[in-house]
Amino acid sequence: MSEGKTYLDELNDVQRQAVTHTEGPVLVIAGPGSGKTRVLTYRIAHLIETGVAPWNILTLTFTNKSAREMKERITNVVGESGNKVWAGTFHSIFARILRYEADKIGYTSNFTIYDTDDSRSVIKGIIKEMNLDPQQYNVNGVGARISKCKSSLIPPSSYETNENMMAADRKSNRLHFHAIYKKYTAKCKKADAMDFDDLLYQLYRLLVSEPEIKKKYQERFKYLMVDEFQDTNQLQYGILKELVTYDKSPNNICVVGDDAQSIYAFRGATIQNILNFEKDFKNLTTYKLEQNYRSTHHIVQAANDVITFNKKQIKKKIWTDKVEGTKIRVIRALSDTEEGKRIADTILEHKNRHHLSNKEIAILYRTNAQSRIFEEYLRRYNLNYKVFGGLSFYKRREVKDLLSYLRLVINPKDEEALKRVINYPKRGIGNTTLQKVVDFANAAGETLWNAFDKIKLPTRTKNTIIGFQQMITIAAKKAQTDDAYTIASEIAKKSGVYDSLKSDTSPEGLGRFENLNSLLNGIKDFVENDEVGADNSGDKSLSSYLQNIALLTDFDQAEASTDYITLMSVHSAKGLEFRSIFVVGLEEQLFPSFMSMESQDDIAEERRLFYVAITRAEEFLTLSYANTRYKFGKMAYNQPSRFLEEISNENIDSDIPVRQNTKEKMRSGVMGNFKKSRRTAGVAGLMVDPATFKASPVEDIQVGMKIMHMKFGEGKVLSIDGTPRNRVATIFFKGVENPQRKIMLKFAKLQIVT
DNA sequence: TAGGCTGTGGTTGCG
DNA sequence: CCACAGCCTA
Repeated sequence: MSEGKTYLDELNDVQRQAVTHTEGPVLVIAGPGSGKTRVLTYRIAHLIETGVAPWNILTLTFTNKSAREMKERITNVVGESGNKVWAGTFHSIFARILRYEADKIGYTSNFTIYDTDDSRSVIKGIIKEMNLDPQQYNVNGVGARISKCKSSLIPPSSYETNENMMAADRKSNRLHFHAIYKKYTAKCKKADAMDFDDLLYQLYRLLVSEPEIKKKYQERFKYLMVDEFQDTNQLQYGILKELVTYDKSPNNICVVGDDAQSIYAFRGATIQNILNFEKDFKNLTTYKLEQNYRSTHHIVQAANDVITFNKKQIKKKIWTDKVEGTKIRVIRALSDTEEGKRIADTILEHKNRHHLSNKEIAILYRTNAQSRIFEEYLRRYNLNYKVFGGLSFYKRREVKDLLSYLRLVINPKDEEALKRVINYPKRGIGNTTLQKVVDFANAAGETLWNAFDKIKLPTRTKNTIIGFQQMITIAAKKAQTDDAYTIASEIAKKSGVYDSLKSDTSPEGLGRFENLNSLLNGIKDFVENDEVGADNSGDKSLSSYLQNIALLTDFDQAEASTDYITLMSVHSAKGLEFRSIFVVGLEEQLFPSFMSMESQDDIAEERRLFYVAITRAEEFLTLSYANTRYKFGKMAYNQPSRFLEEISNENIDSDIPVRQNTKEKMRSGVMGNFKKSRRTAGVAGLMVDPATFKASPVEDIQVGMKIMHMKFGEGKVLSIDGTPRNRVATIFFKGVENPQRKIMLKFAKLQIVT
């Protein structure tokens, strides 16, 4: 690709400017379908063409998929040298650096990466060990909070000086959180393990505390590029700044993102980063990619209609010069099953009339649980489909079991792996024994592995353990010379994992055995394939294999040839496009989700999610909702989603009346009234027999109590705020529309149950 | 120690 | 309704 810079001709004016503006800080605001990936890859190609060494370029993405795509497209443009570019996910690139520098922060280069399950299991152990109430300190809540601490740059050492965090702990009465956080950090370190947040946080720490090392990477990464910048959290931005801000730095950083497609605030992403970027880099140039090459006119217009309802956003106007296209179709169904049927019918009709292949069609929903009904009808109609999401291959029990053996071989300090396999397959080391060893290890400050050597146990148990440990140690020795597959297949046989799964002839058992085999085949493939791994090393050892897969999520094998309809959540559809899109379940409480009803910010995020959903469509967009739907076994009645009304009529072709020009209505307040009447439509009758109901004194009501309400039935008090005279309780009522309700205690009649 | 049974709780999800 | 965790009993 040396003669004739033809790639520049493939770009529009703004795109070309963004590509050729290589020096200094650049912000690219990229609307949906505006050629964002093209700009990023061509920018890299351009840098290389103008003489920048590929290894001086760092490109960070969020998903393995986009990293892969990016690398592929770079090599397509610039050839082999493209492989030398540092392109990968935040986690994988940082893990690579951390393995290299591990000794500087007290880790070994073979450190284990704990996935979310491992990390939750550590927390569970700590809560148990500290004798804390598992209700109050629920594992997921604590885990989320630890993650929040790390991504907001609050280490255990400075936690106590953080008034916000401390105040929140006092309010929720979780005073031991700090101690849990400290213990958690120590345990991970002792196990030579990092959780996903650590891969970012530890690098940040390293850069801040070791100026020499920081300098090394500042000099290496002369050009930085970040994809999906709106999804970065404070910690990720912190690292970027460390890498790019220094004395006489040229600040060659280019970030690409779209505030309107920010749908991950719930896991710490913050738009603030875009705003800060403008502040932190004074000589910033901003480019806006506003031309949409993906969708026809009505679809682009509908997207614009909807997003204007979000007040806070960066000003831009997405446009297309494509044809008018088909109007958006809205389907109303009476029930969730009818919705399934009508969507399947419409798909058939679409296929016939527009000659669509399955691959060009996707059904998108807010929650994964919605997939079932569509699956049923698609199967009935003999339409090939594939459900994405749900539990990924590497999270399956049988897969994690064997992987835990392998992890243990590489890192015997890995406590989570050890706990998982010490009694699998059953070898008589049950919970009682394990608890004994855990207590011993904690008291002696030993790792679990070493505690097994030192603790006194009945001879039979002891012998079992010695046998187990020998199996691991022998494999560990062999792992230094033999390849990953040799070790893995040997361990699978010797441990008994293989036989125990093979002998299980139940339907699930067969599936498990199959999964074990595909895992082993995957390892074989890793060894025999001459493709280099994520670390670019070509190393075929077990340790290298584990490093390669630790950060993988799905098992996307080469089945691109089969023609199937895609079923997935809106979240996972981000970045994809299809000729025909069905967005289903457009009901209040579902999309927008009931969890986001309390705050405007949450609703705004749901709206962005809807924006992402409809902008996936190239030619055909169909929206649907059902009047009734089964939820947790109970029938729920929901109003059509407010988002439907936010699309102006001229873009909709509907068999039902849709309110027109809601934007005007919202301004005039009509919308507000409408919303109010909808919200109060709750349960009409009483849930409780008045004869047996006895209200308790309101001052006795406390957080965590189970109570009865005349109308809403049984509920749980989540929190109490307000002034002492006007206490307001937030109560979660099961099986009630709008389950989370705020109740003024001085008026409420509540009976305490427990 | 291991399997069965009851009770609880339940978005979205990258690494 | 369904999945899973924790308790209880053989």
